[in-house]
Amino acid sequence: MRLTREQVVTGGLDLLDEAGLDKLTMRRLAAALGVQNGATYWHFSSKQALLEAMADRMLEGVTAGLAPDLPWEARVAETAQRLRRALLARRDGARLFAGVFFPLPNALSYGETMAATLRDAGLPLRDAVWAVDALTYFVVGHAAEEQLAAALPDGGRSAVARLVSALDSQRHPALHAAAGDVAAPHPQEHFRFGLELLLTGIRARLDGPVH
Amino acid sequence: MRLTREQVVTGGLDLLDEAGLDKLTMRRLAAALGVQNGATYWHFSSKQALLEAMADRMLEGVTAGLAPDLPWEARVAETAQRLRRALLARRDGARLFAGVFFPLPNALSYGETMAATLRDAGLPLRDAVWAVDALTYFVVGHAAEEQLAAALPDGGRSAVARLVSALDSQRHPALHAAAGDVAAPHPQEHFRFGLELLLTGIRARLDGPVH
DNA sequence: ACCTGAACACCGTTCAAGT
DNA sequence: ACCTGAACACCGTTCAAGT
Repeated sequence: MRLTREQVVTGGLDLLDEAGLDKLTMRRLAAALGVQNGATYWHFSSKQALLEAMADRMLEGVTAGLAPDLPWEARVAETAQRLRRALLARRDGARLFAGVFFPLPNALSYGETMAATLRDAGLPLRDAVWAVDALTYFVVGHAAEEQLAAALPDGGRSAVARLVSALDSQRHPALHAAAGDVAAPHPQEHFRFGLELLLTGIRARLDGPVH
Repeated sequence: MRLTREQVVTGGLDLLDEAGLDKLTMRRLAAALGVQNGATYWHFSSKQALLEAMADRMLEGVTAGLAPDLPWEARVAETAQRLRRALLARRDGARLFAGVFFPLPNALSYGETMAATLRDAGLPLRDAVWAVDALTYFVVGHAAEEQLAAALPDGGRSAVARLVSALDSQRHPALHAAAGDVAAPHPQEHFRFGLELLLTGIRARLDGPVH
């Protein structure tokens, strides 16, 4: 059977999991698909175009079947969690997503869900989309750091040790004292904390008048 | 005169401004420095090591001379603005910074300033460092997107047009209606909005008891 | 329409040998 | 101590030619 666009995307994501983003090359991908170097270029005009398709595929279903009657906080939190899970589901998923520009179908559907939820909650439209941006930077940045740590030798344990030992208590008293939390072996709790910060900020805008 | 480590870093940052991160290669850098390919490898063990040194150099002075008697909101906002300006000061600065892991002197000094300010404001230490993480993801993510848009042909105008036209009002009513704000031709205002969201979230933790 | 074969113009990194 | 020269093992992309 001949190669399809979808098969190239699937092969790309499989190779991503196996090799990581840095070793995801068009040549390795061609080899994994059992075709010659140039073959993928008939389906995608460039590596960047393929990466974009891969990023969008990762987000497939992030907004599917979201309970419609939840309070806005729960809807936003759930959607953010889904984006997070989608990014974490594949090796270097967050870095892949961050390297891609927005207007992809599933990314738009994610943004639409978030923005509509906040608009319906009572936020001015401009504030709603801007809040979505802030939420998205947080989710992606957080996931990227989590995956970066996980990709290090030892799952980051030795790098964390280096970090802690670099924190001398003279120059960095606060960070030094917080070393156990800087290391963040609680990614999910760490994530909830930041998400809650943003949700609280949004809630304040809905309650009080804009100052 | 022989090459110094500092000269290699400076040359790297100059080349970054001229060529952008994707075209910043060790070979181009060597050429720009008037030296042979392998020469930079005597000063830096790898490209990654050089990129880290460049990232830290970018942050030089982010915490210098910060007024000590400001209220915590102003200190945090000022420090975030300084990180933002440092990243925006060089082409692809945010992307460069994002690709690097934390424990660099100036980055640590930034984190220490932020964390100490929030701790002194009354936040538990763990919350303080986690809030710094959230703030940093936001600043870096925001700056990265701003620079990505700026790097596109037309300064992003044509890409924004593509985005807007991809937003059909059936599938994406909220985003469609907000098209003028999605485009975000107001980066500084957009930045202040997200920063304020986080500061408000932090303020709520200081005022009310933790829920 | 879809792919092969082969090339073009690059990369990061290493390392003996020079000074 | 610091750099050159030259190589090794790769890249993304293009494109005539094949089927």
